[in-house]
Amino acid sequence: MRMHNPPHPGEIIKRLCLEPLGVSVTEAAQALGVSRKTLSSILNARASISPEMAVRLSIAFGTSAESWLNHQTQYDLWHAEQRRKLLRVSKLAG
Amino acid sequence: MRMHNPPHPGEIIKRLCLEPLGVSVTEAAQALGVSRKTLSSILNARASISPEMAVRLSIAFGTSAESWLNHQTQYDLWHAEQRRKLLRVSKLAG
DNA sequence: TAATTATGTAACGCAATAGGTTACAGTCAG
DNA sequence: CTGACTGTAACCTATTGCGTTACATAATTA
Repeated sequence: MRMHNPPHPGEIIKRLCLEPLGVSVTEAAQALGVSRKTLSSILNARASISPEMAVRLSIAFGTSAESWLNHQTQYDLWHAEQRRKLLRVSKLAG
Repeated sequence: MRMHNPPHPGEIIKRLCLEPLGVSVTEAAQALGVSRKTLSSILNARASISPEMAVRLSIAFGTSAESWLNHQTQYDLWHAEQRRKLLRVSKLAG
């Protein structure tokens, strides 16, 4: 299990994409082709990176869509692992 | 962009987990703590691996939850990439 | 043969979520 | 002050993960 709470992908977008380029949330939302609300929700950790959004980010920022989805996976997984003990699952192998 | 259509994670569960162990869908669903329908939907590519399900699989089969989510990511991403051209997105960098 | 078991799936319901629009309040630069 | 940018609330829709119940079919077993 991962030790540290991974950052929400929205923080990464802010730090690595918007701030270095000096792009506003409004501008970025327009470029990405989504509503300002949609991007804002992601930036403020209220929504996730969907596969489609990952592709949008890859086009707008020249990054790999896979890396964005992986960030989201790490984030989701960490939170799911926190509830591991609550799941009543019996071992079949391993 | 990935060249070949990645298999749905359900196929991987079937081939790598259920069949080698000779476990039935009903038995596996009970062990995983989900309904038979839920597991069947995944096995027949009608539903995805949720983060919680990935943790369940990791407990039942002694695998890593991350690998299951990654399989799902690859599958989702490939389908999202197929629609890349339909997205109206403008470049901001890269 | 008759009964049981396993499987897929349809029809429901529920809760969550990704997306949209509109509208409002607050901040900040000119 | 004015205008731009931002967060967010309210409301809508479509989708999805999961549950239960029920049914038809196939396969196994008594």
